[in-house]
Amino acid sequence: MKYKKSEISAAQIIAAATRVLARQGYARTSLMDIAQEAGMSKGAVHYHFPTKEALISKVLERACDKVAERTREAWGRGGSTLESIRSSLEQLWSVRAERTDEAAVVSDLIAQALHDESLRPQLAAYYRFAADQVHEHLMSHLVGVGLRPKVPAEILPRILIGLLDGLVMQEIVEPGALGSDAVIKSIETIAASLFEVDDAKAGTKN
Amino acid sequence: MKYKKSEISAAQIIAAATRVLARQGYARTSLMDIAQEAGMSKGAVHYHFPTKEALISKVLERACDKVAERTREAWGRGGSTLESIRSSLEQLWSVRAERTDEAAVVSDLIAQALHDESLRPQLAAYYRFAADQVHEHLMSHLVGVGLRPKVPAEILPRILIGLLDGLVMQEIVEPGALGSDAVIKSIETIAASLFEVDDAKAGTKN
Amino acid sequence: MKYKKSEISAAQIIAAATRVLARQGYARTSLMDIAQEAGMSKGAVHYHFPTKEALISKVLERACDKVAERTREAWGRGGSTLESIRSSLEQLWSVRAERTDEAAVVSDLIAQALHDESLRPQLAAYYRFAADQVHEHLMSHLVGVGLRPKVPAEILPRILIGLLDGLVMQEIVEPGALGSDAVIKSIETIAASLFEVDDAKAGTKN
Amino acid sequence: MKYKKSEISAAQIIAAATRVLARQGYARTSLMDIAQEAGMSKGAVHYHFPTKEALISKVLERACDKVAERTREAWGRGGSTLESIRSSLEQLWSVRAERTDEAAVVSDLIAQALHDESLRPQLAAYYRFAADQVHEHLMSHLVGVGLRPKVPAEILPRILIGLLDGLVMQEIVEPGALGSDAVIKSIETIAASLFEVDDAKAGTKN
DNA sequence: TATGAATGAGCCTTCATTCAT
DNA sequence: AATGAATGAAGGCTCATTCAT
Repeated sequence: MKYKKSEISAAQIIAAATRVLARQGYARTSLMDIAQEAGMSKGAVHYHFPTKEALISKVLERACDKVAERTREAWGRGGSTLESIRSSLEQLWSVRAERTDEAAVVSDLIAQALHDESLRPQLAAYYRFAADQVHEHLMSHLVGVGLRPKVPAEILPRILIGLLDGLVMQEIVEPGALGSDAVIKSIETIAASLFEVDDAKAGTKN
Repeated sequence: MKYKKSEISAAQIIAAATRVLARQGYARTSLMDIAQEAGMSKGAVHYHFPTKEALISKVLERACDKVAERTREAWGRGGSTLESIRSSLEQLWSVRAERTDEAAVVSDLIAQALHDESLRPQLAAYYRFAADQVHEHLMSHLVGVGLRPKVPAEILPRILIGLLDGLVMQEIVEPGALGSDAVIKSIETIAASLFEVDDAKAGTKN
Repeated sequence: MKYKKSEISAAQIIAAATRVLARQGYARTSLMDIAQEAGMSKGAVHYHFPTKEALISKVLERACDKVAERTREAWGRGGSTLESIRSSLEQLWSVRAERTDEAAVVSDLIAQALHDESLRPQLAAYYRFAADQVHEHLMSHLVGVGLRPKVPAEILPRILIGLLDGLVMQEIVEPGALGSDAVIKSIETIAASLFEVDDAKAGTKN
Repeated sequence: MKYKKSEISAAQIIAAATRVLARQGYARTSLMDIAQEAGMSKGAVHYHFPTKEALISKVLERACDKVAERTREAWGRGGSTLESIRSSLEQLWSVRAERTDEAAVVSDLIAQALHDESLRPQLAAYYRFAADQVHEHLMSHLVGVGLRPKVPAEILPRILIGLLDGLVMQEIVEPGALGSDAVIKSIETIAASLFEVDDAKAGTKN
């Protein structure tokens, strides 16, 4: 067999924990809830993960991976035309606004990370990855066509990510307060307005 | 006397709870911690607030008020010159980045709000107030000088707030990853680039 | 009232713990057992004693005190005649052989002390007290009548105590293996044979 | 092969359990600890010993054997001269004071035996053996040279053993409280003073 | 013969809540 | 208005035991 039984069970537990965490949030989730959702005994959960902390940490890692994967897909889909960039941005927002279990878990645990250092490394990696993606796909392409960012290159991706995450919080608190279409359009506008024609390069092209 | 003893005690409890919550986060804060910080017995806390939920709710309300107040100060300080707007934006970021107890509590409870409906009204009000402030001070002034927002007027403030809140999250996870100066400058740039000259109005002025 | 309610409850818990510990031994005693025996909830036990360790420690302290008290009575009863010393030794053995709850707890926790340092101070004090009593009542009187110990004066009391405690262990393992009368007689004989006439003093008397 | 694999493994488990038990004590030792020390799985331990009780019982049996063996050696070494008896007594104390793993396990389980009947037979046999040894080597020889015990012959060995075991307890609780040399000397003195010249026999010899 | 997985009871502890005073 | 005592329901975790493989 390709996967050992242990790995399968561990994966099931992580999946169950993700669902429960998304539904109830960290503070209201107990190991019993997770065990129940996974259809196992509390003992089994502890057999695979020595402590609650270890389990949650793995859950977060997996959730970050999942979100990152969807982010990669979002960017990877199209080329570098403005059209494709637009659709990528749309995807980026969708990933968050859809509130998949994984996205919900990430949002929830970000706040936990304030007081639980053990969660920070995964989240830091997640932010770095997201920023790298923006850098690679958005920045490089736009720069390629003779545009220059108006803000420091290393900060621009963080701003975009921060914007998306911050808007999600508002969406959580007041669902529907932001029309999805309007948000996407606005993000595009912002993204666009963060660049200006690079005269140096533009000149050589002309 | 002007304030009843009861009101004074209740205020003390809220203040203590704010400190503890900022320090330990919702999930790790017990009523005992709060009672201890307030120098009272657990029973006393329950005398003033029937349930933990009720107390936390009041704490959030007060915290939102405090943050809102500082927001109002931030905007109210200057006139409508570019210079004053710039300093206002800086203030808005400072309120969050300094992580005052109140700001920390708000961040922390936003995530809780996902799974605890009783917290949402306060946060919704908070967002609405923040957005209104932006609308009133930033938008109206800029429009007054012949600029037009590139994004829907009702969404622009939300975007600004979202951006700030989202960046705070990154700051939490990776303290120092974003240089404070660079962030402020970038926010200014974004704010600026969200407006364009309104030809209609501009024409009349010229 | 003379005793606060809290003190009464705490005393009840200690008494209950002593009974349970004597009956079941440290390894098989849970806080639930103790709470049940005390007619209280588990929570109440924790209200009065923060941890199991703290409770057990207090129980041992109290048990040592009780045993020490009976030891004092044993010695205090009579004068310094050989007859009274004999009866004191008998008492000393009885305290142990009767297996009162307190004596049983002490025996049981001595073994625990090997691996639980927190128990040692109380036991050390207990041994020291017992040795002091022997020293004061047995030694000083015998020396007074012109006898001299054949073994170092500071070790003699420890030997007597050790002998008694060691014999108790055998009594536990094989109840009745040692006839009580024979043991007492033997102890007397040993006690007596540990002294010899002090010629120096004896000379002055003659 | 002479030993079946099963027997070898069982012996390894017993050896491992002895080490762990000596180190951590009964109350703090789990089957997992033992399995780990033995380099096997928990399942394997249960394969060889149906219950924890059965294993511990076997461990105690083996430990008693080991201590008894050293006791035999202690006595067997020399002849019946006073010198050799002295050295034997010294050995007897050393076995206990050195706190070999086996001796530690025996001390630890004696207390357990109070509440666990299944351990008593082994300990009873241990005490009987030790007493027999004393009887055989000490008593018979001394009687042979015309000395008569002052205490009943069947109790004297138990007294000696009890004395040694009791002193060990004090050594555990307050390590170093008893000087090793002084203890040995005192034991000798006691041993010696428990005998007196047997006039009947002595008369025939003279 | 041995392992890895799983169970379920039980353990110590925490905590929101209640209530007599 | 406030306290101290007590409760009982979880909570995370340990552990002896079982069992399919």
